[in-house]
Amino acid sequence: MKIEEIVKTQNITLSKKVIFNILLTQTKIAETLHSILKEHDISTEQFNVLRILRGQKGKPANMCVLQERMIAKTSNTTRLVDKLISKELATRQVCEENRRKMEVLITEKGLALLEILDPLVLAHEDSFTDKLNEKELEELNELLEKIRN
Amino acid sequence: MKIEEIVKTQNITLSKKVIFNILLTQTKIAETLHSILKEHDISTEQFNVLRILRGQKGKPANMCVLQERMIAKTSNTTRLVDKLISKELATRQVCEENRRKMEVLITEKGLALLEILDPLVLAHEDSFTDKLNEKELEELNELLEKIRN
DNA sequence: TTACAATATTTGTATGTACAAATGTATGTT
DNA sequence: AACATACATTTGTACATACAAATATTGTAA
Repeated sequence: MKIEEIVKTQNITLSKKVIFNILLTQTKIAETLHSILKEHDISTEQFNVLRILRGQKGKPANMCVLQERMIAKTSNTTRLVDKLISKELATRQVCEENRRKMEVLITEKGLALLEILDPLVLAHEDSFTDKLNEKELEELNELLEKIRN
Repeated sequence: MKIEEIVKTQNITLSKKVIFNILLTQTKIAETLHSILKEHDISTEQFNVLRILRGQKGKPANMCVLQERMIAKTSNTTRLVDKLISKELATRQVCEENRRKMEVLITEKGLALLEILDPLVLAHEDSFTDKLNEKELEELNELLEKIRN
C-alpha cells in the first residue's frame, strides 16, 4: 500500500495529515514542473535563476543577489551559474567597481528559452489551481501564510 | 529584496501566489526538519525509511515495498539502505523464499533512535499546525487534496 | 601603510538524487 | 531442458546539494 492510502485510512492526527498533505502537494507540483523543464534540458533551479536574471531587466545580478532570491538555500550558486553559461543562457564577468563581485546577465538565448517556457509553466500551474475557485484560492493562501508565520 | 517580499508587493496572479506559497511552506517545514535530524546524523529520507521499517512491526520489508512507500521517488533505495546499515540502524539479507528479494529490518538501535526522534518531530510539526485551529486544519486539508486530485 | 576584519565568491569533499543499463533470479512456454 | 520474459535489486554516471574552508578584494583603524 502506498503511503498516501495509509494516511487516508489509518488513525493519524489532523496535524500530521496537514504536514503530510503539504509535502505531497508540493512534491507533485515539483515533479510535473521538473518533467516539463527536463524536455528543455534545464533544471528547476536553473530555471529559477534564469527568471531572476530576466527580472533584472538588463541590470546585472551578482551572486549574492541570486542567493538571496532563490527559494531553497543554495550553497552553490557558482556551479549553477556555470551550467547556465555552458548552455549559453547567461554570461558572467567581474564587476569593475567592486572586483569581488560578479555580474551575471541573461543572454538573448536565455530570454528566448524563457519565452518558450512561460506558457508551459503557466499551464502547469493553472492545471492545479483550476480545481479551486477564487475564494478557495484566497483561503488557501491565507491558511498557508498563517501556518508559516 | 527577497522573493517572498516581491511576491507580496508585486502584481502577481492568485494562481501563482498559491503555487509559490505551497512551495515556500513545504521548504520551510523541510528545512527545520532537516536541521533537527541533522543533529542525530540522519537525513530526511533515511528517517522516512526507518519509520517505514518500524511500521512493518518485525516483518521484513523488501526494496520495492520501501520504494512504494517513499514519498519522493527515490531511484536509490539501495544506497539509502546502505547508509542505514553502516550506521547499524538496519540489517539486510537475501530472502530465502525468493532470492531476488532482500529483507530489510530495523535494528534495536534504529528503534531506539526513532524513540528519541518521535517527540522532536512531533513538536516540530505542531509548531506549525499550532497556528491553526481544528476547523482551519480540516479546511487546509480539503483544499490541498482538492488541488492535488 | 600595515594589519585586521568584512565582504563576495569559489573550491573541496561528502552526500544525495535521477536515470539508464547491468546483474541475478524466477516464471511461463514450447 | 532451453528460451524468452518478467521481476527485484544493484551499479555507473552525471548532476545537484550541503557545509566548511580557501581565496580574493575592499574597507577601516591604529
